[in-house]
Amino acid sequence: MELSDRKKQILKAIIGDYIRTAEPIGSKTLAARPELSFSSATIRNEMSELEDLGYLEKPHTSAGRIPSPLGYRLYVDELMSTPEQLEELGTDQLMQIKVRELDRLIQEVGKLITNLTEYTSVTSTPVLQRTLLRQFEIVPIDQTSFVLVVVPETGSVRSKMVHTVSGVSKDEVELLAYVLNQTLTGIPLSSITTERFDIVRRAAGLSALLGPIAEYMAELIESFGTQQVFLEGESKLLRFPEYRDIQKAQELLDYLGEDSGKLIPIQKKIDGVQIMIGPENGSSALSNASMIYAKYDIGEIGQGVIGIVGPTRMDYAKLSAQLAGFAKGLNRLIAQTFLDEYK
Amino acid sequence: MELSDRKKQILKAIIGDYIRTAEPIGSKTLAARPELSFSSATIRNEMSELEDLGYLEKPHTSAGRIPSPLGYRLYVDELMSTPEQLEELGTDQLMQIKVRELDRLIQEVGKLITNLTEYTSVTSTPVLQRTLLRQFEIVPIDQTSFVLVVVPETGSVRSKMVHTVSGVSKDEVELLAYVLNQTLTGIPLSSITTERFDIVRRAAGLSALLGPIAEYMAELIESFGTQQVFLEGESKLLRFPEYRDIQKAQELLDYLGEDSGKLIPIQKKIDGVQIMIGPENGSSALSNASMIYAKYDIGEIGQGVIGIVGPTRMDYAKLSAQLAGFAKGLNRLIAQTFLDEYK
DNA sequence: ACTTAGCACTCAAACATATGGAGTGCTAAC
DNA sequence: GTTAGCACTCCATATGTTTGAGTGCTAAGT
Repeated sequence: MELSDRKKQILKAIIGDYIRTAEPIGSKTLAARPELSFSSATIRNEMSELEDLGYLEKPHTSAGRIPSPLGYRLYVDELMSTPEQLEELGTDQLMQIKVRELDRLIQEVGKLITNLTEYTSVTSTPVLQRTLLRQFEIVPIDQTSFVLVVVPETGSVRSKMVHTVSGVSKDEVELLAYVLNQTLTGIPLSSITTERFDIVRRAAGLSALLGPIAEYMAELIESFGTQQVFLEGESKLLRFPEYRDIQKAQELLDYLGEDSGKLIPIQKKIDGVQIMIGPENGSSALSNASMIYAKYDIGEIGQGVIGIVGPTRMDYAKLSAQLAGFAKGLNRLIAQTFLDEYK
Repeated sequence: MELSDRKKQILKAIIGDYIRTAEPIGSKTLAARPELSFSSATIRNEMSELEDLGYLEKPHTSAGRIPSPLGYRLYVDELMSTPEQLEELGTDQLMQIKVRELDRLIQEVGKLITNLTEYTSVTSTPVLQRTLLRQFEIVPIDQTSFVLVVVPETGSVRSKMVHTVSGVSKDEVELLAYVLNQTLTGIPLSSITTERFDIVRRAAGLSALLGPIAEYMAELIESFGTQQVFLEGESKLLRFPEYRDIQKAQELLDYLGEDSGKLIPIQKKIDGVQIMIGPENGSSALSNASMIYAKYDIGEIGQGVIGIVGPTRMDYAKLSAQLAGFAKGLNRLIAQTFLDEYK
C-alpha cells in the first residue's frame, strides 16, 4: 500500500528532525513547520496511523514519535533528498596518502573516514582470488633455503622463504620451477592447490622431498584470497546519546571488536552505496545500529568495501554521499598508486 | 623516609581491598581484619598520616580512603606478594596459534591476552633494524618489470615489484644485482639507503635509469624497520566502574585509538615486566590508567612488547605474573614457529 | 468526510526534601 | 601510644511534588 503524500511529508519531517535532535518529535513541533500547514490534531491523526503501519514508534505514551527501522528504510529508499553534488570532503587529504602497501593504505583510508565523518569506520582489503598466476619463481639462497616468489597477473608480488631437507638438489628445484611455469601460469590463483602442485611434480618425475615447497606455496597463494578488515574510531560511538547507556555501548563494541570479518557484507552486488538499517544487519548486537557501505574497485580484478557504523539515527543522505565520494577518491588513489600493478 | 611496618600493612590491606571492590575503604572494615588487631581509631590515625604522606586519597570528607598513584607504586615495588609459580594460564591456547606471518601472529596473541585477562591489550611487532642483509635478488618478469627480493640474515623475506622505464637491459639489471650482492651483503639493513645504492651503481658504471629500483628497494628495506602496534579489546575498558562516566571512557579510548605507536614504551630495558601507573604514563589521557608490559624476544635479534591497559586499580600482582607467563610462552611459540628463520 | 479546537489524561524528567549510614576527626580517658 | 565515644560531614537513596510536552478522544466546524 502506498502512503499518501501527506503521510510521506510528515514522516520525512519527523525523520529529518529526529536525525538532528535525537529527541522524540511531537505533533506541535511539526505543525509549526511552514510546509505542514495542518493543525497539530490532524498531524496527530496521521502520526497515529503511521505508527499503526509500522513506520513510527513511541518511546512511551506521552512522548513524541521516533522513526522505526521500517521508517528509516522508507526514508532512504524514497524520501530523502540525495545531495546533488557528490561530497568532495577530504579528497585532497585522501590523495595525500602515500602508502604503497595495499593493506596499510586501506587502513589509512579507514582512519581518514573516521576523522572526517566522526563515525566508526570499517574497511576491507579486496579479495583477489580471481587473479591469474603470471609467474612463479624459486630463488636459491643456500643449500636448503629457497625463496618462493608468486607474481600474479595483477596486484602485488608475495614471497616466502622455505627450507627443504638436504638432499634436494638445486637443479631439481630449478627444474620444478620451470615445469610449474610451463603448466600452471595463466590459471586462477584460487585453483592452485597442494594436490595440483604434486600432480605436476610427479608428472615431471621429481623427488617427493620437494613437498615442503608445495606446502609453503599453498600457504602463500592462500594469502591472496584472505581479506583484512580494519575497524577504526571505535570511540566515536560513545559520543552518541543512544550509547549513553554503557551496557549498550559495550555490547556493540564487543561485537565489533570480536571478529571484524563478519561486518563485511557478502560480496553481492553492492553498487554505489548500500545501507543496512538496524535489524537488517542480522546480528542482534547490531539491531540498534546502522551501517553504510560503498565499494571501491581495484582495477578490474577485485573490489573492497569501505563503510561506517553508527546508531540507526544517522544522516543517511549526507553520509552515503560522503562515502560514495570517498570510494570515488579511493578508486583514483589506487589507480595512481598502483598504476603499473593494477592496470 | 621509611614507613613503619604497621603503616605498610595497612596500606597493603587497603590496596588489596580496593582492587577487589572499587569502593573506598574505611577504618572499620580494616579493623575487622584478623591481621590488623588495632582499633579503628588507631587505624584512622595511621590512615590520616598515610594521606599526608601522599599514599592515600579521599574522594570526599566522609568517605573511606583510596590509594593514590604513589600508593600503588609503593605497593608494586615493595608490598605486593608476587605469585610463586608463573601463571600458566592459556599457554596451551597460545601454542595453538598456527599463524606463520609474524605480524598476524602477534595480533592473535593480543586477542588471546584480551580474552584471557579481560583487559585491553597492546602488542607490538619487534623492530628488526639490526638485522643484516643476506642476499638481494632481482627477478626479471618481463621487459620492464622486475621483482626485488630482500633476504635478511634472520626473519622473513620481503619482495616488491618494480617497473623500470624501457631502455634498461636485463643484463644490466643482473649485473646490478651481482654488484649489490658483492658490496652490500653482510651489512645492517638500516644502513642501506638510496644514496648508498646509487654510489654502488655509479661505481659499477651502470645506467641512471635504474633509479626506480633504488627507490623501491629503499622502501622495501624501510619496511623492516617499521613496527606495528595492535590494540585489542577496547570494549573491555567499559566494564570497569571507573569508566562508568562515558566522558572518561571516551577520552581514554580516543587516545588509545588515535596512534597506537605512542603506547609502546621507549625500548629501554624492560626486563621482565614493567608497570606504569597513572601519571607515570606521561599523557594526561592516561593519568587514570595503568599499563603493564612484558617483553618477548625474537631470537637474538630483536624484541617486542605485549601489554595491557586498564584503570589504575588493577590486580598488578596477578596480571603481571600472567603477562610474564604469556611472554615466556610467546618466546617458545616464536622459536617453534620460525625455528629455521630466527635461529 | 475530513479538519480542527478543546480538554482530560499520562508519564518522564526535574526539582526539592528527608532519611540513613558509613566514615572521619577530635577529645578525653585508659 | 591506644582506644572508646561522639559530633559532624557528606553521599546515596528514597519519596514526594511539580512541570510540561505530548497524546487520544470528542464534538463542533467546513
